[in-house]
Amino acid sequence: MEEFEETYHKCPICGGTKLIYDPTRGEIICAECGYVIREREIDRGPEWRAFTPEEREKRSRVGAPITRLTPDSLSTDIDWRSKDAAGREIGLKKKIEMLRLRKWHIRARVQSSIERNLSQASIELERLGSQLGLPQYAMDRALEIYKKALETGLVRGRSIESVMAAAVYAACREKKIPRTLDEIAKYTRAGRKDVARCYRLLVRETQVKVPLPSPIDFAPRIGELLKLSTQTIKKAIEILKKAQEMGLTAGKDPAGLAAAAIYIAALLSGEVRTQKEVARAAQVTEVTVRNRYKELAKKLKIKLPIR
DNA sequence: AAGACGAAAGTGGTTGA
DNA sequence: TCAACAACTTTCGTCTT
Repeated sequence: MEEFEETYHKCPICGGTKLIYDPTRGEIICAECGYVIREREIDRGPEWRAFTPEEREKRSRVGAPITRLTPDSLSTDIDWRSKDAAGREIGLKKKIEMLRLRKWHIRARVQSSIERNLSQASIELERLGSQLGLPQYAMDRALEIYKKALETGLVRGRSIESVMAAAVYAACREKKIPRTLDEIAKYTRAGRKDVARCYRLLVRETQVKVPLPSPIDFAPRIGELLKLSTQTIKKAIEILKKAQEMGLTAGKDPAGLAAAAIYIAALLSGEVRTQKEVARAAQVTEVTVRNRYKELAKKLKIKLPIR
């Protein structure tokens, strides 16, 4: 486990020691050469500990209440004093959260079951978030969403796991953190189908507003996976913007569109990547990249360099 | 040998009766 | 709940580099 932490103190490409953590993408990037040292890929195992010290600290501030260490004592310790166990003042945000929780408790008189549920859910969230390399604020939001779901009675009859996965997905969408449903479902015992259903329910039944996924959000991630220059990525985004204006993006898989734009931009700037490479980075097939890029090139009248 | 291309059949999800 | 439908995937043969 620990060896990963050692590995990532230095950039394996240029040897630079200044590593930057980008919380929106959950990536560690070398400040000197831009190499993505650690990114979220689909086949990541449990070696999620390899984060920067800042991140570790941030993570640890999740704090005692929702840590796996104290699942059972959560119920009695978490609430309604504005101080934590050590007597320190806790954050305003958390305070508000707790007040809400408490209000609900009193009304519903089912304290223990709610709390048991939440504690279980928190453990699940911690696990999921870690494996997906999510930043803390996304996990906070996921928990809020989950609580909302709980208040609405959504969880009843469904597994905590699948609802939490749905909440995490919703939080990611809301915060524009590009994680696909597949990625999230991969780390959940509940099937993808279940998670998708819960997610839809969640959006309908609670007032969680989720912006539509835009291919533009996917482009930087794909570009970085392929180690493309920022100019190329910008070019891809330009293409996508134009495509959106012309209404070419409706109903299409945003990842596929982003992949196509990246592919075109790469060709145009001479940083050629094969369709296969692009497809793998975007988690779509070659065929989709092909179809999309043909379509984009034609409709936007982009002249491609002849090889 | 590897990449690009496109056709055809299969798959999962959405929509509307 | 079921069938139709569009988008995406899988697979495969062919052409190009």
